[in-house]
Amino acid sequence: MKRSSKLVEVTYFIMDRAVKRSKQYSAMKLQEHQFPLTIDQWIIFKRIVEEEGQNQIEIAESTYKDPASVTRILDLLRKKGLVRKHLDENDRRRYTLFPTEEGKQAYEGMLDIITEIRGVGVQGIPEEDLAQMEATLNRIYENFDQKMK
Amino acid sequence: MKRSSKLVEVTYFIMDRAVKRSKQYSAMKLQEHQFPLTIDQWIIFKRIVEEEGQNQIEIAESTYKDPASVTRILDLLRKKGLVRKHLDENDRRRYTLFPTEEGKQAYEGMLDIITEIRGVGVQGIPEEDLAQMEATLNRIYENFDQKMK
DNA sequence: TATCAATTATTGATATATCAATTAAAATTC
DNA sequence: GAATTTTAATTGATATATCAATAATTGATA
Repeated sequence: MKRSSKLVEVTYFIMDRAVKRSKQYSAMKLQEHQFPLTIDQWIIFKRIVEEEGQNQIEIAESTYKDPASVTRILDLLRKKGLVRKHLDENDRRRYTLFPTEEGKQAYEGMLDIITEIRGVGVQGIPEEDLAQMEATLNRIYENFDQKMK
Repeated sequence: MKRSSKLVEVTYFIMDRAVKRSKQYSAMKLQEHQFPLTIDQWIIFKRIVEEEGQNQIEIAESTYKDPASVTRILDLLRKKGLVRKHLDENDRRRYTLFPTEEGKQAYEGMLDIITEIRGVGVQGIPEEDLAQMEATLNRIYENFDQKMK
């Protein structure tokens, strides 16, 4: 069955709207908790804590962010004293990233807040509905992704 | 069943990733077609063509965009000669928005391109899967939305 | 090995999102 | 009816996304 153009637009509208509201709610709650990072800074920081020693390209790919954005977010995370860059002596084009001691200590507390926020969105939704939704979103992702290579 | 924090994070990651890829693919194709608008400019332009005479607050609400972003996007659409602002004489704080003749003429051709692009993402996905995905996304949206009022 | 090509990271420019402050006008209230 | 509050739009500041250009380094090749 073919969808009309109007209905196809609606699908993307619904996707975008849900993502936007989750980001807006996160931003609101992070501010309430006086959380020291934006949600995008958190995403990068979390990757660095979870897997130390990645370079910036690897971080960009695994977070689906642009390398230029990663550079700028890392500047902010460094200013906040949470991560440090280490020049890779085997390939001097690269920097590998590590959390600072301060960053490691702050991480768990931050994770608790994020987990609380994220729980709000999926509250009351059956596990199988989420799984099906995720599968369909991944099919859409794959449809686009294949045409981009 | 309670989801672990890691899995809950994954849900948002999957949502965000699909939305991002659809925007990236759109941007790529729009450039190929030498389309004169970004996807966000298109969203505003489409609303104005579909329903003439709305003010900026109404446009912001119906597109889930910030009023400040709407102001700036309208500036760009006006520079491109596609829309015009009309001061509302009954309430001089407001401007109502209309497509220009040029805008109206350009619209259908643009719509064809957008429809083609958008079709790529949902290709091969059964109607009922899309419907279920949309329903779950809307539940997530509602969960957040209710807590923001 | 000298040159050319590819890779990593940075920077600048533009677009968008968000928040705060401001202006102008309208609505409310005292 | 004057003063205050609210509303609509704008503007400035900061963060992020994207693209293009650049610098530094490494890899490939002739």
